[in-house]
Amino acid sequence: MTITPDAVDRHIERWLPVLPDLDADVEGVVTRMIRLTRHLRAVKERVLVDLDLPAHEYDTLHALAGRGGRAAPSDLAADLTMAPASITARVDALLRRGFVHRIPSTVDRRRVDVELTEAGRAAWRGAMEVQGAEELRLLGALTATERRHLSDLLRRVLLVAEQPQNTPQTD
Amino acid sequence: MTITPDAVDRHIERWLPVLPDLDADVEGVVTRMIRLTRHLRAVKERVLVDLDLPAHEYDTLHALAGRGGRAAPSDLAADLTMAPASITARVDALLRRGFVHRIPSTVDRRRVDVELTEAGRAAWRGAMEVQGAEELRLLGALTATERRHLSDLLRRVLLVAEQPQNTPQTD
DNA sequence: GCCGAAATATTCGATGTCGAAGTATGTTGT
DNA sequence: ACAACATACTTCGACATCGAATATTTCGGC
Repeated sequence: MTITPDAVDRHIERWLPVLPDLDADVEGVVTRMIRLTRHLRAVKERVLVDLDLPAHEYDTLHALAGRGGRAAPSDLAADLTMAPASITARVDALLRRGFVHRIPSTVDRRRVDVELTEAGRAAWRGAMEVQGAEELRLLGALTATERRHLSDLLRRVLLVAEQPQNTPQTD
Repeated sequence: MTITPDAVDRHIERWLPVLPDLDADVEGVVTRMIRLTRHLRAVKERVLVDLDLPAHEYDTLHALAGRGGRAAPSDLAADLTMAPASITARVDALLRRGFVHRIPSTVDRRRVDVELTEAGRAAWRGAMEVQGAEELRLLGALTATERRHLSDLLRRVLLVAEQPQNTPQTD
C-alpha cells in the first residue's frame, strides 16, 4: 500500500530543485498546517455567507460568548489577538445589527463593557450549529486514536512555541 | 510521566462548560494548527522587519523565485491564492525597490511578465537564510520519525480537504 | 488633596485586500 | 472579415486592520 501524494508532496517536489537542503518532513508539516487552516477558514466563510454573517463578526460573537456574554473591548482584543483599536469598528457593526450593547462601566468609567443581546446569542448559536462540520469531515480521515496521537504531537510542538524565545536580548 | 498541558488544553477546559459536546481531540488539533501557523507567521514578520522587508513582499519574491524568477501576475495570484487585482500593488512596490521588472510579453500583448532582478534575488536569498529557523526549532521537539509520522497524519487529513465537497450543487 | 504616570477606549491616517468594472488584446464561429 | 466571447491586467471604491495620537479616567507617591 503506497501512500497517495497530496498537493504538498507536489509542492515539495517542485521546490527541491531550487532548495536542495529542504527537509521534506518539516516543510511538509508546516505547509500542510498552513493549507489546512486556510481551507477551514475558507469553508467557514462560505458557510457563514448563507447566514449573512461575516466571519470576523462571528469570531467576535464567539469570543464574547466565551466570556459569558460580557467583556471589555480590551479583553476581546486579547482573545482575538487583535489591536484594541480594531475592536471599536467590530463592536460598531454588531451594534448596528442589534447583536450587542455597549454598557459603560459604573465602577471604572474608562471601561465600556460589550454585552451580547438575545439576538446576538441566537445568531452565534445558529452559526455554531453549522460550524465544526468541516472539521469533523477532515479529521474523520483518522481513527480516534490517531486523532489523539496527532493532537499529542502538536501539543509538544506548541509547547516549544509557547516557550519564550532564547533571543529576547532585543532591548 | 504526565503530559504537560498547553494553552489549547486550557482553552478547551474553558470552553467545555458552555459547549459540553466539544470533541477535545478535534478541537485540539484544529486550534493547535491555527495557533502554530499564526506563531510562525508572527515570528517570520518579526525577523523580516530587521531586513526591512514586509512579509507580503517576501512572499511575492518567494513565489516568483519558485517560478524560476519570471512569472505572469495571474500565476503569482494563483500560487499565493490571492485576487489577481492585489498583485498589481505588490508588483508596484517591488518595482519601486528595484526587486522586479515588468516585461510586456511580445507574443501576447495582454500579458506582462514579472521578472526578478539580481537585487530582488539577493533580497530573497538573504531573507531565506534566516527563514525556517523557527520551524526547525519548533519541530525539534519531535524526533525524526515522529516528524515523519506527524507529516503522514496531516497528509491524510489534507487529502480529504482536497477532495471536492459533496455539496457542489450550488449552481 | 494633588500631580504625574498608567490604563482604557476611541479617532485618525495609512496600508493591504477584495470584487466589480474597465481596457486592451486574443480567439472562435460563421 | 466580422461579431461575440474569452483572457490578462489594471483601476476604482469599499472595507478591515493597524500604529500613533488623543481624550478621559484611575492610580500612586508625596
